[in-house]
Amino acid sequence: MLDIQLLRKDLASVVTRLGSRDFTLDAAHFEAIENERKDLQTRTQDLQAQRNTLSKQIGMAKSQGLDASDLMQQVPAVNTALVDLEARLGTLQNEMQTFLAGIPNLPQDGVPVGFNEEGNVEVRRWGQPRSFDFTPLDHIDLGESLELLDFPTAVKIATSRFALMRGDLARLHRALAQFMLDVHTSEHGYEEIYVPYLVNADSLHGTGQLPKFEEDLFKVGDNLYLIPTAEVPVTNIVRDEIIPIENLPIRLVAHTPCFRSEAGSYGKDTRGMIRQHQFDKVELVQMVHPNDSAAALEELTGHAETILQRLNLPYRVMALCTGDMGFSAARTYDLEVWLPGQNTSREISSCSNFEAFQARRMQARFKNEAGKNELIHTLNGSGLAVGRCLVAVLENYQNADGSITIPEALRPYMRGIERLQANK
RNA sequence: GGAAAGGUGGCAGAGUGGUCGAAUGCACCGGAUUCGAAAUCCGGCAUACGGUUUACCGUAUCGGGGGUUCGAAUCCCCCCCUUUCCGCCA
Repeated sequence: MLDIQLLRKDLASVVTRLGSRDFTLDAAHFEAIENERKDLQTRTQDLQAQRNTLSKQIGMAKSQGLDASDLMQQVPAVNTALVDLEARLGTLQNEMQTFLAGIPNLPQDGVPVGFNEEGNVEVRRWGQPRSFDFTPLDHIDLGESLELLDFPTAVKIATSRFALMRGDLARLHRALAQFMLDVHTSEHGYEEIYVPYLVNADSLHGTGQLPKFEEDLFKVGDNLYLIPTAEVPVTNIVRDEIIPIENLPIRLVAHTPCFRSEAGSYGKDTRGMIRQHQFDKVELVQMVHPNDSAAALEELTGHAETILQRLNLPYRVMALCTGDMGFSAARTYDLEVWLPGQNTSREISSCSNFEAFQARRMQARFKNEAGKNELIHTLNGSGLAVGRCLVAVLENYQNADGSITIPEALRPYMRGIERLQANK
């Protein structure tokens, strides 16, 4: 959520900056409800003050044994006027909240301007795509011929966009998550954390998935949703909290499944493990002092890159352009890993600085140097998406005979085996 | 799922219709004392919003929502959550 003060003071510039991400802010509508709100609020508060004064006088009179009936006669008229004003003010304030909650974050200066992924800018590139002396297969052909990856059975059990892994492939999947957690906790200073996989609407509102993106979520029961990312439960740890300044920065890492309805992505990536209703992800989350968030994003992105480097998977870092960034982000880097079986790069991590956008929704604050409460800045990034990482390992480490070499870094998690072979 | 008790400021904990945004203690921040510190003493210390604009005024907030009343932390109704006991259970 943006600071409403900013809209009041500098509406024109907010409109311009949001325009760069292809969002049209209805400035006239804002000004209309803002003006009416101001008028209603001052009138309401004046009447409330009147009523409070009268009631106080009645109390004083009665405690002195005096007759208060004159005063008491004056109150109903005030109350009648108030009932109407308070109702209108309430409606208007809700309207304002809804309006504000639907506005995306302002892109930082320096974010490339563009309306779609065409506008993204490659920042750097790491690793050399391997050259094959045979035609590399994609992960589906590899996994299925090894009989370690089974989509039809997953469809039977659940529905499409689910996967079933067996044997050493399932183990490799687990190994990846373990490896990631170990690196982030022991080398990057993150605290490992285990969180609920169901969250309430308040939490989803705090990180920005609600109210706008309900259709992307799986809803369970009245007020619970399956998490679309660990970002939601982990970031909401600080909702409604005032954090002692010496506790910043907070760095948390969690390995969770993620559930996405993928509504509106019919026909997209229907084959394979790239786009699933359920996938595992190791998520990095940071809560930092506002002065430190820009540096923290670079650092956090580097933490995610470390995993790809240790696995020797070639990737590139993309600075997302204004129009391609998520709703809550002020700046985002995507990591795209090279997938030889598909002859393309695919997103495997998205690292974002949300500045105070989520913190304002969550009322997550710290006591600053002056002793005043100030909103923290939040960041997060995948470190990494486990399922897509598995895809990358399969495709990059495949051999001519269809077996998969286990990356060195994962062997300690794989009982030392060096290859994935056909399931026997 | 059944029964009971309870949800008040950073924490603990008073407050059962009026001058209560809320006693007291702890924590925290200033100051005094001290060579310095501890102890002691004095003062300050919730949040959000609005108006005015450095220090001011107003409004709202005592789990959430609704109601009664001139007036609600306090009374009534609904919901949520917590704790304890019972049942069930990984």
